[in-house]
Amino acid sequence: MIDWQRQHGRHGLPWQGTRDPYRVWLSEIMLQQTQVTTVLGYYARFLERFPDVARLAAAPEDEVLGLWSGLGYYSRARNLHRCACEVMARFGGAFPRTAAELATLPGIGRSTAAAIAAFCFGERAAILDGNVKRVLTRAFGIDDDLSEARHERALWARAESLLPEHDLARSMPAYTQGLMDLGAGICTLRRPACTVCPLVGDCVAAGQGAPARYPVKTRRVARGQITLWLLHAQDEQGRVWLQQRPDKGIWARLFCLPLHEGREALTDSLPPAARAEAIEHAPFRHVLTHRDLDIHIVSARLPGTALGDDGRWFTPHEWPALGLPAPIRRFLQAQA
DNA sequence: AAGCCGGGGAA
DNA sequence: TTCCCAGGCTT
Repeated sequence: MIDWQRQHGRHGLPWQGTRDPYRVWLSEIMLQQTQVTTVLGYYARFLERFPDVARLAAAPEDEVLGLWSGLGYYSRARNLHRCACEVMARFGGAFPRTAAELATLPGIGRSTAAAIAAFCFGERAAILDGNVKRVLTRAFGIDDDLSEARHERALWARAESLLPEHDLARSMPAYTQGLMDLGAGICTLRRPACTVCPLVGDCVAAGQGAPARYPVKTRRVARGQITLWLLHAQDEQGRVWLQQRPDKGIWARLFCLPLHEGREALTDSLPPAARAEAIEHAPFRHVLTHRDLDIHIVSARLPGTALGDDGRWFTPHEWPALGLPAPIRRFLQAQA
């Protein structure tokens, strides 16, 4: 695995070629449930604005959410900021150097802690992400249902048992990166490239000629659907009213158009004059992993007085910097 | 142990 | 359409 990574693995990604835990940590958080190509642009913008953990900790959370806007799973951004603050307060601005200590920080779980510790400090710690689960279940022909916790635990134990034992400062980064590269580029979900895989001779799944059988996961969550009614209020100066979402639930603490239960609730919130001239846009669907959002937006012209106490009017110059859900940002951009 | 959390790429 | 991606937190 190590030799293969050095010869055939990825080496040019922006978060490689450094052992700066800040840069590695930032990449690991962004890459949670998010593909490399999606992360690249965000990572560059983020690093430019926040070159080190002190600058990130000193920033207001709203600005962090603004730069995260569109990347999804916004609890990552809130935890990222909290984590930066804790690194400053608890560790004097230097990330702790063990996986166990890293895992005490918000947003850093077992796998992410191991990745940072392995890449930056050569610690003998195992990652177990989607890529690694696929590689290991195929290589060893493990067809246990990974939606059962005991099987997941067993896979962790397997991952631990495979770690390099020598020259850890050099071997752990290459080994860990090799697992990721293999899963991302060779041992892919569909149509894995077994002919060029360094493990093919030892791979149970390849021997069976059915690598796509693995991993086995039975638990599936039925996707729900909800309908959202959003008020696109503009004042005479072309400002738009945005308010912050509550602390819990979807889009927590992001800025959003005022949300209503239905068309009636929305129009009832308008003064009669604005109600008559309101424009209802064609609804559009925003698809998340576990939910379809059918989004209805009503535009209305209102006087520039406050619509509530948890938001305010934002100029077209101001709102692009806010943390906004992707479909709301797209809508506002389309209006401009 | 189970549910929840966004968005996008790929097939 | 469907699946899942360098997962973690809350209940």
